[in-house]
Amino acid sequence: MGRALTKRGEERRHQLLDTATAAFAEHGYHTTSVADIVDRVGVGKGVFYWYFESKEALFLEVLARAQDDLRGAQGAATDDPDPLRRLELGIRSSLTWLEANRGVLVIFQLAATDDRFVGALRAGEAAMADELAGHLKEAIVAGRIPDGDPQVLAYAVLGAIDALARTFLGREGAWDEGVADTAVAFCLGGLLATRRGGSASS
Amino acid sequence: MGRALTKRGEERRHQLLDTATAAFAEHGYHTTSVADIVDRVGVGKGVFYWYFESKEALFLEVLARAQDDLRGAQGAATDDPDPLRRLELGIRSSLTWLEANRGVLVIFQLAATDDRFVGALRAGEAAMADELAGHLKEAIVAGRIPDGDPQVLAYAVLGAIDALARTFLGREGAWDEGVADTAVAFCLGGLLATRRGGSASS
Amino acid sequence: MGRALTKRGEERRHQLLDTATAAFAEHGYHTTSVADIVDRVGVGKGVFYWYFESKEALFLEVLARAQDDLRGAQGAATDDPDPLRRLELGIRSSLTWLEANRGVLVIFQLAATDDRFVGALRAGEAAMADELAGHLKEAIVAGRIPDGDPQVLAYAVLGAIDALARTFLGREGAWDEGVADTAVAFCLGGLLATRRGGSASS
Amino acid sequence: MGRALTKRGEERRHQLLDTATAAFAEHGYHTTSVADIVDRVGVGKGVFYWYFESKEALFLEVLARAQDDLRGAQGAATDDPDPLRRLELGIRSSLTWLEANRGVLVIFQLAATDDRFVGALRAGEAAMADELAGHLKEAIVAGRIPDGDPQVLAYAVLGAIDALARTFLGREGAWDEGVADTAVAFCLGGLLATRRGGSASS
DNA sequence: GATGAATGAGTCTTCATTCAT
DNA sequence: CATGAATGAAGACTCATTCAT
Repeated sequence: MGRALTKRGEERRHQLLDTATAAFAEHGYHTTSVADIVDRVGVGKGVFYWYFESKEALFLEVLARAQDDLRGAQGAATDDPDPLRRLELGIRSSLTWLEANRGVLVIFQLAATDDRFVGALRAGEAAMADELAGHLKEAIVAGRIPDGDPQVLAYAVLGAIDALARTFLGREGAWDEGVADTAVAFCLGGLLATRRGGSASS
Repeated sequence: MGRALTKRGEERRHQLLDTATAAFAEHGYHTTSVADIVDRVGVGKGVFYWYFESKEALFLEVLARAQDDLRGAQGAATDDPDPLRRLELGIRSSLTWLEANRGVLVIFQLAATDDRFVGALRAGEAAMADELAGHLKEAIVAGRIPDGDPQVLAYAVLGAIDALARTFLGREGAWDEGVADTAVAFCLGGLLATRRGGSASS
Repeated sequence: MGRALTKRGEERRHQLLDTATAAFAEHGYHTTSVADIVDRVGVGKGVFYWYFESKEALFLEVLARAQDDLRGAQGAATDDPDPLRRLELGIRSSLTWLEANRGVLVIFQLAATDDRFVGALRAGEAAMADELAGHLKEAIVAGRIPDGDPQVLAYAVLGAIDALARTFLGREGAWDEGVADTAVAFCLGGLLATRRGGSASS
Repeated sequence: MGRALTKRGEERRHQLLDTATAAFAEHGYHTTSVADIVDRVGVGKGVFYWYFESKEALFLEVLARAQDDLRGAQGAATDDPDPLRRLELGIRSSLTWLEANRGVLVIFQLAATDDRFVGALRAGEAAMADELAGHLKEAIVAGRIPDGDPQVLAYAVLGAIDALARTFLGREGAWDEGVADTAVAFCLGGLLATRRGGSASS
């Protein structure tokens, strides 16, 4: 609908998108009503449907935007020749961005628990994993880290970042500069130690 | 409410609890109606409210039971004198149990996205983290792993397990025996490499 | 839903069906809200959805019931050996029934103007036309009326009845006993005079 | 409102009227939104309210125009001295016009099912019936058809035409030249046979 | 203990209409 | 004249919860 928005329209749209992101992050998808969103913006109910086809479509857009932005933050600083260095920079910028956009983690979690959104979520994740797997492959070829399936390792790193971010960003005051160091050390240490089939206690 | 249930009553209650767990795991909290649950069991709606105060109370119980069971599985096999070995065994049995009870991961995620449930979720997590932190402290004291805040490390390990489980159990066919090995290696490797404030590329 | 209703439930259902029929006949489909119907019955909004899947489904049922009842009234009195006499009796009982159930004509008209309902309407009409065509075929074979396509003639008779009923029942005070006579005379006269391709003025 | 339109304005108005007629005929009154109409024309919503006071007023105008046009088509060719011949010609030209303007039948039906429009519909019908009744009266006086209330007969003829048109024009491929012949034969035959109070089987 | 029925607040969505630009 | 944007009342439908039987 409503293709070709005026500048004012474009602004409203963004305003709604931002407000919705915040509202979803604070209260969840089902617990946030369309009425809540438009009330927060201070407009009538109809406005919502002028800009979005449905609440579902809106959430999908919120999700897509969040994923795009995260990827953007991730990729921005990674033009180093060393693949492991690129990995580290990627991890650091991801965490920095996530710290400034804490709500996004909740958005991801929300998407993961609803059949209608998992598809889109996984697609975005896959894109990030592919990018990461590229660096990892290079690192393996260069003998920097032990051999292994880059895809699997990529998901593990992604998962670890997600888990760390969730753990430390989710709690007030738990975050400090050191967390990023820990995350980097943890991930790289994990990667270096990884030998599929090996046992840790031996 | 429902004190002193007959044996038949106890069974009904369990049946409802099991069915609800499965239903929540499959469709989410809001997307599962009380009607869905009682229909699945094949009883009238009144039965539900005989055994549970509300849908919310039911979910809380589902969550508590899941956390208890996971802790049970975790603690069962860990009577080894070596703290790192205990850690490894704990990780392995957690993953094995989660594999057999995949729905539980979804339950946790569900709880994390709803204000009414985060409290209970965090409390359960804290209990697990404490247990883990105990082993880690011991390992640190014994000089098996570098010094660090056991609580922080515990959450990191927990998060990594959660992330790995979610990543590999969430996708059909992605799970095999090797994943547990990877998880163990990853976590221990990470722990060993962890020195707060260090940089990985150096 | 709600298969196997209790006696009380069955009564409610009928009450809703009757009320809805009247309401639709009085105000039209779109102009009658579900709220109107339940208010008229004096029950809560939810009751409606306990008995019917949707407003649309309800209308379909109202329509089907009306068509069934009309066919019933039509067929009840027609066991005469003379096919034209059967036709006459059918016309008379149709009109009598329609007089006592004026709303039904509006229901039919309503159905005719909505894509979602035309299908069902046509199906019911076709069944009536088939029945009528049977009598007409017999009459043609017996040489009582000129040769012609029984289906076409059946629709013409049906249409004429419909039109007459609509015309005279639709207006207050326009109906009297003579109308049925006129209808019968008109239809039979029309049938007797019908020769496709002929011109009336010759 | 919109007095004294420029030529361009007049065209716009007609364009909207035509588009609305088509849209209403295709989808019904309630199912056609003002947005649908203006979108089809490719103009903004404001334009609509420049030319028409409301959706209701628009429909009333659509209806009036349709009735005027039908009457025009009807009266155009009827200057024969023979009243029955005039009747026949009127029937034939009505059907021909309706064939070319099928949507109009739907418009009439739509008007018949909405309280706001029945009045206008009936008024137009009455005008047509009066015209027809004139011919019939003449025919009765001339002894060409049996005595009877010309008004009643006029409505019967109108109803039959409407029903026939609806029946054969409503279905794809059901219409051919013969239908007009049948209609004429049916109506005249019916009129000739009509004696109020008589029974057909005698 | 159990059931089917009932409640009603709350949700998403539509749409005729108005208005600033 | 024309447009895109805004409004808000109204409508269909859901669902946790309660209750008479």
